[in-house]
Amino acid sequence: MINIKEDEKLSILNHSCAHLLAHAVKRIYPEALFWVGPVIEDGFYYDIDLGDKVVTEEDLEKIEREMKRISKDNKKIIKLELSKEEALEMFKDDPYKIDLINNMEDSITAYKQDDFIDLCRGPHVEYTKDIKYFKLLKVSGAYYKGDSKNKMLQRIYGICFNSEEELNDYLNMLEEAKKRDHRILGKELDLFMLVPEAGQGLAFWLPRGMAVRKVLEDYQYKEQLKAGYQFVSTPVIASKWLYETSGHWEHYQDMMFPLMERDGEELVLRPMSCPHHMLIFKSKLRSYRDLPIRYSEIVLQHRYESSGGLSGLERVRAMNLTDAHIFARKDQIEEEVIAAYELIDKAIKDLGLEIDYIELALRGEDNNSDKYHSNDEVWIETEEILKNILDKNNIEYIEKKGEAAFYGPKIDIQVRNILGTVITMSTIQLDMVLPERFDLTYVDNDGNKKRPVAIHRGYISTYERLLSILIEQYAGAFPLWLAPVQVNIIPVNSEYHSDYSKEIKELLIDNDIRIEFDDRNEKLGYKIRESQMQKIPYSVVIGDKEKEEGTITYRKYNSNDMITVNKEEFISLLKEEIIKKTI
RNA sequence: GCCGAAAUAGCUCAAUUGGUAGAGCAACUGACUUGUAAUCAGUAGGUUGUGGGUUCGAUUCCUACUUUCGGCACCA
Repeated sequence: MINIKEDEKLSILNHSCAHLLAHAVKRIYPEALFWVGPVIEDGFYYDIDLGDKVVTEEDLEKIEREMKRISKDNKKIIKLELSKEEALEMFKDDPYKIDLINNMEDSITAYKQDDFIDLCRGPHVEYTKDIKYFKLLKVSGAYYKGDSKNKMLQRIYGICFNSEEELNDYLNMLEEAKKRDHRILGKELDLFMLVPEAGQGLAFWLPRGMAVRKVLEDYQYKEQLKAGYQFVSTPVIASKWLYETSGHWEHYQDMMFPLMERDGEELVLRPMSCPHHMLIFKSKLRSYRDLPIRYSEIVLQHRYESSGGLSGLERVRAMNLTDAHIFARKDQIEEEVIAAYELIDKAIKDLGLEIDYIELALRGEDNNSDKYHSNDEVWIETEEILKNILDKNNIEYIEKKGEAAFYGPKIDIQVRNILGTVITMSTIQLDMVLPERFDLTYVDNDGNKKRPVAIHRGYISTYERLLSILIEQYAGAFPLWLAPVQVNIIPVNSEYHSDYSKEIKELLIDNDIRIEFDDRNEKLGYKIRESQMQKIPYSVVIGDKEKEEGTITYRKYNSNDMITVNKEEFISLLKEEIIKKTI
């Protein structure tokens, strides 16, 4: 995936192209007012106020033609240096520019091409003809200053390159990426479905998708067992009281499905499981010797995501995840955070994925009391602890203010999907608030009651989101250990080779291999084709030769080689590949 | 939730200025009995997302709603 922002030359080009776009829009819509037009990782955009007018996808072609015309006219792009007063005078009819200028220091620059002038820091290319190989990609609404309380402007996205070849390569890559979209492959490979009739954002796991999930569940179970976690199970609905106590009712009610009331009892569908694990901790008297206690659970939880935010398996309203809460003494925080980080890091590697970056999510500067708990001392302490842990252990991270949970700071582990969208994969959150609210205590070695801290740990995302990432990562061709069907057994003749094929089938099942047995009365070529299209790692053909010799002939996915081995060899070959999690 | 676009058979898509829907694949039936990416023939499959309206007549035009898609906002 290309990153325009990181390439100086492409940044200048794309920024200049944003001006070219604005210039063309101004010619077609003289009443247009312009907000900002920055360079982004995949090109540039410009936010435009067109009054009541709306730009549609069809209009993009028209704008693009006008841009080409201006490019061809080859206007010189001239830098103007202005004082604040001059700038305010020059843009006196443009409220957006005045807004920008008012927030600027005194030396202000603007760029002029032909009759079009735009406020800009620059730099730019010298002539409009330097901007040649571009494409407008999409239009959308975008809130002024990114605030949903404000007016919505029209945003036009585009991208520009140095050559036609680069542009075409990029557009082809977008097309290719679309084919890997988990929504398309999920349908083709029968992994999951989203039926609008069943409710928005509510995913159904089909047998093959569930097979993948079972592997992921077992993997996480085993890894956590080794790491000293204990497993619990708690209900999917809970009393309102539980979330009032935790503070979620106050801070995150909007994200919850509405209250259910019956016979005086008030219940909610749980949006998370922290309060439940708090209650389990609280159910007994705890000693300092018991800590840390790590509770893990495969949790089904429901969140009322906004309708516009739902997207395939990536954003759903009912989700399953292996969630955990670690209750620890303060002196155990570092060890537990690092252990959780290592558990996550290993899982991401085992899955063949890559961490894009790690984010340290802190409280915002506004100290927004609505969004965060109000204890400043605790904020300072918890943020300091996480920062120190990351620094001390040489883990690189990016600080993000205003991204914390209401109860504390978090370490978010970010990956990207096939289209380059950043997705939070895992999270480790330090919480000194919920233990307080639930009045959790343990008896310390001095005999006094002390407050434990809670570390919330999201392992490797929800199963829904993880499946979407894996589908896209592997374009549906899962590595053997994850593949829903690992081996497809295909008898050449469904009758003559039936007995031996069944023998192989039993052998594979006994060895925990997930198989499909294709004894349909179809041509071998037809069955091989389907087997390849279903991206099954191994297609095994059983005919006369194999029956006589006690062998099998296999063909790997996406390979033309046919290899005959004896059946025991085949089993050990599969097992090795599964254990090693070969990609 | 907001801005915009879209919705036709299980899937992918057609249907000329408005004249009551077609193809390929899949499914089913039969023939073929097959050695590595599609054997042949036939059958069935639709109140064109839902409700209203305009019209002699609506898949086509208008309208409301639902859902999906591209973004924005949101994302404990």
